[in-house]
Amino acid sequence: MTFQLILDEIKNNLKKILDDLSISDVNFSVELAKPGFGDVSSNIAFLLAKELKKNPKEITQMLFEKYSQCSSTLVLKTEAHPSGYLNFFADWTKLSKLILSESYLDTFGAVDIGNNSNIIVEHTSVNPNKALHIGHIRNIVVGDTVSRILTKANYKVNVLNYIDDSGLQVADIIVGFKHFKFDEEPPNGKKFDHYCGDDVYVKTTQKYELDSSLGEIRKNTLKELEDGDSETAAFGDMITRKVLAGQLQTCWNLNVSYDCLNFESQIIRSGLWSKIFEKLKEMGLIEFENDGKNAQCWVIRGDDNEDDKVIVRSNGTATYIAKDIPYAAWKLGLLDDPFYYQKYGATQPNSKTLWQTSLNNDSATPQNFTAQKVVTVIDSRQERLQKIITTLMEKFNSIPDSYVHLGYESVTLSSDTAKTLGLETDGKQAQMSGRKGVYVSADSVCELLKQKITEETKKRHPEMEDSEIEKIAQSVSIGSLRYEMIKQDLDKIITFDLAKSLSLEGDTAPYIQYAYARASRILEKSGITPTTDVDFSLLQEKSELNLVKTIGLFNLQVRDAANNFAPKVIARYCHDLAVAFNSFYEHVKVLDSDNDELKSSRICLVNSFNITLEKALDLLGISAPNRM
RNA sequence: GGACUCGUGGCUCAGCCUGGAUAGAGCAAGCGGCUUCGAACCGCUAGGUCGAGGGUUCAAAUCCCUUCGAGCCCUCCA
Repeated sequence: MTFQLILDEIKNNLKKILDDLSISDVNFSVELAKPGFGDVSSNIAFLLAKELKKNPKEITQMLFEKYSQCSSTLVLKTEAHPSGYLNFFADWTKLSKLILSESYLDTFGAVDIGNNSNIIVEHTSVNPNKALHIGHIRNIVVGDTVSRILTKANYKVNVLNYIDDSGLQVADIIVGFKHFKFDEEPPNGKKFDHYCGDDVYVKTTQKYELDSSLGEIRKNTLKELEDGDSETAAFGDMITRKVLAGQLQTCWNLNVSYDCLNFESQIIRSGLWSKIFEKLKEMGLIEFENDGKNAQCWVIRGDDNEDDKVIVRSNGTATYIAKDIPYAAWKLGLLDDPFYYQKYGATQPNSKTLWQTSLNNDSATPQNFTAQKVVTVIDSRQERLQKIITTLMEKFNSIPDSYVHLGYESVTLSSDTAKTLGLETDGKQAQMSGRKGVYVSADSVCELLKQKITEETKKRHPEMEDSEIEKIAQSVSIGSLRYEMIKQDLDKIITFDLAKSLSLEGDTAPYIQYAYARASRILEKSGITPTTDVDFSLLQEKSELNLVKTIGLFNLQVRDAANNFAPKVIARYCHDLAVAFNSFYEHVKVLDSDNDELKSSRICLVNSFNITLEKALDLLGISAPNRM
């Protein structure tokens, strides 16, 4: 507990005052004050205005007088503001000590929302027939950041990546390899996922448009693919796993890791569908249509204005959404687990074990990846389908909010960037399309950013060794990209512009990382080991106290972010920390001071800032180099 | 036609859930700051009918209704 302490103290005192006045059920706020209005403010007087039939100003004055009789340890003085707000000024000597001491603990910023319960976060889930593009990155970074935040909020998080290794998009590349004889080895060392996406997939799709008779070949290939024993299925498995390996490299490079890979082909072959199909029928959640436009189909009835959704076609095959139902039920632990688990054949950079589903029990280890609560990160275009699943799961297990669809808006290309890809958009932004080959690949953006940052770093540190520059460029480029993907609200479209993405100034990760590097240099040059055994009363400058205050807000921000699955909250917090530090840096000289006591206090603060920022950035999957 | 989302300075956004004080940032523009703990920084100036209209309220960018504009979804595609 940190800044929360003073909020709690004030809230309790105000409650007591209300009790004495025999007033209850007033949901007043006690929150961080706007700059210039003290440290904490409450709207309590506004809420009492009606009941007491007085204007807020009078009430605030009355509360102000009563508050002076309350016992307070962290509040130095109170103010009845003419506007009606009741403002509080903190005793910063005491509060600084509490906040800065707490910040040195490993658990700083942790909150308990999850009560150590299991939760699943599923993200990425990109069709394994192409390389990841910048739109997928948003999904991955949102998912990874949310899982880090939930871990900090005391959930046991398992991260899943759903591998959709059956279906038309996979059939298409098989047609490319088998029918159009694309070489199985990519030319001149091209990454396999890029080769499949850029060449095989795009060009095969183009040929469909020229020759409609290819539709038959496509359909047959799909059929063979879904028959687990066929040669086509084995070939498809081999190809999709090679693509997946390439995709995982991209993800790992972004500091993202997983706990388990779930293969759609295995879910299909596991027989989970027929089990859930029977249950759906029993529970009356799906109905058979005898006539009408969906005659001979099984459907889910639509709510209100929504149309019915076909689950099983009149020819007896299941539709796309039907594959999601058993998977969702499996995640929630509503079905017996048909899978065995094997270790994936490559280690993740953070050395966490990565499991994968398997249907044969050779060298298998039992695992449990189910949870009472499931968060699925999918873009909001799938909202309707996800809503059907959500509703269905609610009826299944009667636990509200156990299946959460975390939606986000798509990433589009700016008209300039689209133009560089050969697409004229008439000044409008453009949707990406893997099929048409209109996209910016994740790897190329990372590479571009890394080059730019390498240049910038060399400019600033001509003497620096290449290996260190490489490390810095890696950290800053990944930080930049990740930050851009989460700093704004999930329901805002991100228009990606190649040129603008290279900006390293302002509200960007490099700005934040730079503050960390500055602080690191102060600590390094001071020659003092930071300690919290210092005189906190010496920290009196506005910029010092503002920095302490911002540090003290960490756990409040984590709570907000975890409750709302809102990664941007932490992004903004990191930015706020950096702004507060830069202001401190300009106003206060740490090392110049003749006063050793003061120097120690400031070193304590600088170190507190650094460890807090490091922890907050870690929630974003961003590292901070000591020099840059 | 129906569902959902967005609309805040030239541009990109925060604030909206949970109504209250002076609507905050960044980019771009103009000016200023490195013999000083690192200028990937800081300060100043200019720029805003919070899409429009109505309602609720002592109080609306925030809640409700209507409307306009943009996006997206509404296949026995995946």
